[in-house]
Amino acid sequence: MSKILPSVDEYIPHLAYDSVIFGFNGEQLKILILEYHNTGLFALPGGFVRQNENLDDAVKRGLKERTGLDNIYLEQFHTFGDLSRPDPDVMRTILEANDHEVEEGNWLLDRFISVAYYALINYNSVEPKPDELSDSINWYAVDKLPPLMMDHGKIVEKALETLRNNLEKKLVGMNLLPSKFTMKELQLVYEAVLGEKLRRTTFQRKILGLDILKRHEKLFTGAAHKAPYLYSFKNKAPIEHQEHA
Amino acid sequence: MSKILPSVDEYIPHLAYDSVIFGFNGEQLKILILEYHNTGLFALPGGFVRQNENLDDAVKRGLKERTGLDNIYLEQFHTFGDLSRPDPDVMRTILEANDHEVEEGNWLLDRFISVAYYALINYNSVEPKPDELSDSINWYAVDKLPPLMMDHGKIVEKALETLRNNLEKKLVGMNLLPSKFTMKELQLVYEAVLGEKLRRTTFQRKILGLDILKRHEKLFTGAAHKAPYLYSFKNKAPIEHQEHA
DNA sequence: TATTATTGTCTCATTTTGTTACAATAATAC
DNA sequence: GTATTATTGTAACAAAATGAGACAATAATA
Repeated sequence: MSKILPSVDEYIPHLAYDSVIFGFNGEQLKILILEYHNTGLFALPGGFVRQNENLDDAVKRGLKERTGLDNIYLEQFHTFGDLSRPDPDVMRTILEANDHEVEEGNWLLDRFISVAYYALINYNSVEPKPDELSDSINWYAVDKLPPLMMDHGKIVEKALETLRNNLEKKLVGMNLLPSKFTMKELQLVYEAVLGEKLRRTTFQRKILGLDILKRHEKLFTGAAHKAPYLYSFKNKAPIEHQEHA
Repeated sequence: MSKILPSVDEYIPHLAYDSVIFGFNGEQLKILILEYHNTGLFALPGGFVRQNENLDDAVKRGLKERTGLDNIYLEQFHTFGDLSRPDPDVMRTILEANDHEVEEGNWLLDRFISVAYYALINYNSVEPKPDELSDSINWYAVDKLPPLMMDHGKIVEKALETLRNNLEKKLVGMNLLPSKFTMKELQLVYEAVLGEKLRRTTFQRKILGLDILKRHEKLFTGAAHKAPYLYSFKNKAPIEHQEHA
């Protein structure tokens, strides 16, 4: 065995998490997808929960390892627990492609229940790092994802659905944009999440009416037109988790 | 040992579910709470997941055992995975009060991650049955719950919050009322869930505007006033789970 | 037959949202 | 400089949704 696999003693068996990490590149909504060595398999970044750590903390630990970011907006959205979801053959393929010998009965081949989270991060503040088993980790536009292994496609769907539902009440834009941004950029985030065009004047009036933005200096891009204002959220720093008080 | 405990071989270790079962008695929103023998401990009905059954099916099985109902509206809303949530002392108390000898290391004393669901049922169609470990199972108004053990109070809070958020889009009323009901009853459901009074005329206009109700004969209660119409949801039978196609 | 409580509906005021219009710019072309 | 171009910020009006009150139509009962 060439590399060290996670051991069953350290982790809770049958329990995993998967994360849908959203970023916005100025035009499109994107997701971080990793590809396993020599398998052509694409998957969501995920991991396991240590015996002595909170579920939420396990996910934060995984995100930190992959993105280097510490204070990430994170929201749990669903737990996937169907018998049909895990696929031991897929798992075996991944392990064997990494030169792990896999004995029958290895805990990684068992049934897994997965708790799914989505994260919102600032696209530009991150240089994603692959983990030991995976080749690469890259951004993919949500409408141009490669075929994902197991039920990861469904997980992404549900994440998008939840994100859409939370768009208004959770100030999603705050976490996908840099601290200063134009109204146009904010609108593009909304459009990318909702998957539909919005009317400029109505959007602007509505957002300004919420009284959550602070206006700053103008942004001179060098383009031949009126320079837009920059805004930031009044509500200070991007918030990691708007939790029940 | 006087009774048979669930065995670790049959179930997935460290994984449980809890259910918040809502009912509406015509006035108040209520929840089914069970009380364990000789302990004074109140808890949500919950259970474990068999090695070879879907997570959702485990919950349905538990609900069926407790309510006798088969086709229950069920929605998963959160997974609770903090280290601090399980309390081995509480679990031991419950088991010992039922004359179970509890050896150190029994799986039931381990850490548990719990997937929480809420269910909506027709209050009158049910005669709740206690399980083997519990004394009684009873309806409690959501604003008059006894103190619940462990983190079950938080679970109820989150369930209510989710129910409120889903009220509009999931046709909650459909599952909490009998098949025919008056406009007033429907309004009472909305008020109970939202925790606030609604304006009668506005409510009526809005609901009728949704074009989801079918009007039937009048209901003569014997009261000294105009008899209200009975309505039913056009959308036929109460739906078990409005799932992603 | 008058009284009472409640229901169904209408009307008008208020608020919110949709839509169009237009002035104010920051470049660039001349 | 001055006209041109693309975009932005905001105002103005129309349309739609919601809030609030009024009122006629009952099923009993007194």
